[in-house]
Amino acid sequence: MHELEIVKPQAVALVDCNNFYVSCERVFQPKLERYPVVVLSNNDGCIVARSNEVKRLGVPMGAPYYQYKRLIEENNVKVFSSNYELYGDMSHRVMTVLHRLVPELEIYSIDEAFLSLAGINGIDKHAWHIKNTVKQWTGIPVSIGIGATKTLAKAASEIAKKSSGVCNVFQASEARLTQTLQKLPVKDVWGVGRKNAVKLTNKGIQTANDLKNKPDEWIRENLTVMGLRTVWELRGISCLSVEETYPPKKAVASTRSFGKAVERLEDLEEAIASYTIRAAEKIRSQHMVASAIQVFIRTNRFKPSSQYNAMTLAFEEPTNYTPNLIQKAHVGLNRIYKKNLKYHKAGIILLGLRPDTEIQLGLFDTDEDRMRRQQLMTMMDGVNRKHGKRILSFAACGVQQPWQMKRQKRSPRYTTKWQELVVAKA
DNA sequence: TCTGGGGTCCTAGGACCC
DNA sequence: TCTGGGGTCCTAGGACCC
Repeated sequence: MHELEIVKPQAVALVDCNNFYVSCERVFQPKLERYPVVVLSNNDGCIVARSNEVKRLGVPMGAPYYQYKRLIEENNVKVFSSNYELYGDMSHRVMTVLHRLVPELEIYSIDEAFLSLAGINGIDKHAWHIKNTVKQWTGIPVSIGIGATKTLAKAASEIAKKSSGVCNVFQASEARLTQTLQKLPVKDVWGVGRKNAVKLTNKGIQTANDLKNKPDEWIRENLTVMGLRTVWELRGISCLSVEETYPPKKAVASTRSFGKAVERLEDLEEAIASYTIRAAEKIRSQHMVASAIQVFIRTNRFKPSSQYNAMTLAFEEPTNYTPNLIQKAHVGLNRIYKKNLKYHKAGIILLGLRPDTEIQLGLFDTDEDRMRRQQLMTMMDGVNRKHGKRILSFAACGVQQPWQMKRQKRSPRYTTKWQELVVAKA
């Protein structure tokens, strides 16, 4: 006999930190509340966070900084390079507070978390409590959207950002839900990106509500199964649950744009070595080994003559031993490098990650060799963790590092560096 | 002159096999 | 001149997210 499982809809909340990087800067420099503020991406390239005043000036998300520099100066906007140590630490504080207030939480990104509100009575009241508590304990303002699915919670949070800060469409009347989704441009629906937004608006689909009402076959044909999932979620059929456990990463990348163009192979080798060191530290901290490494170099991607070269090389034995990784990365680099090109960016990606417990002994390895390498890495990671980044490193990554990225306007690392702590004045 | 970084998933197409 | 069909696996490219 077959029993039909009736799944009662459960409320999902999305908590989204407002203008997160800007808010982090403001926590530590309250006088910034009186100014418009932007935070730049790595290499001071793009604008990746904007205060509300800057949004009102018409500066779009992800805009190249140089294109808006004048407008920014004219309006006395305070500008910061990104300070990921600070943002990472603040993010951790926010998530810790959330964890204390709800049983089930999925950290979705540095500034967002999905919460399961299953079994919670008085949802609106609780949402306000969450919002107020996070603000009080961390200084970070958040918006909260609540719906029957993640996609609806996301949609509600878009509305929340523009209104009081909390928007709940869970168990809302059909009329109210329609009204809310009509307010949301289709490009702001979670899962609809730039390309598909253009495609949809060209076909007369302007809002989330228009999208929701399209027949399945049409969606499947035009947006594939991904689009279909989004549409079902808009209709209140949950396809994505709040996940408290995180699947292990399949790849770890380390890539950077250069502060200025690089031509020499030796400089690229240094940069590649240095990125490889970072990625290797990362996979060791997650107890993983890599089966392959991809190296790439590229010239200015905004020029018509732009060149991109990449190569993937597999390891005979999966490894997380930095010298092995660097050696392989350099083999790849030497094969793809061309003279007389101005490179703007390079990077490596460690692929085919597996738990380090799975590695088998290589043909020419002895247990003792492997043990020694492992001890060396553990020792280096330990020293670097304790005494600050890369006190111990490898000669391969160079000393001068002429390729280093620009980061000219970084705020102090208030929370993670003893030397840069906030000093309280009596 | 100056345009980020780090991920995931899906799809199409080729290689290969029986 | 005629020259199958279907499965799997892998990879590259594209779309999406933050």
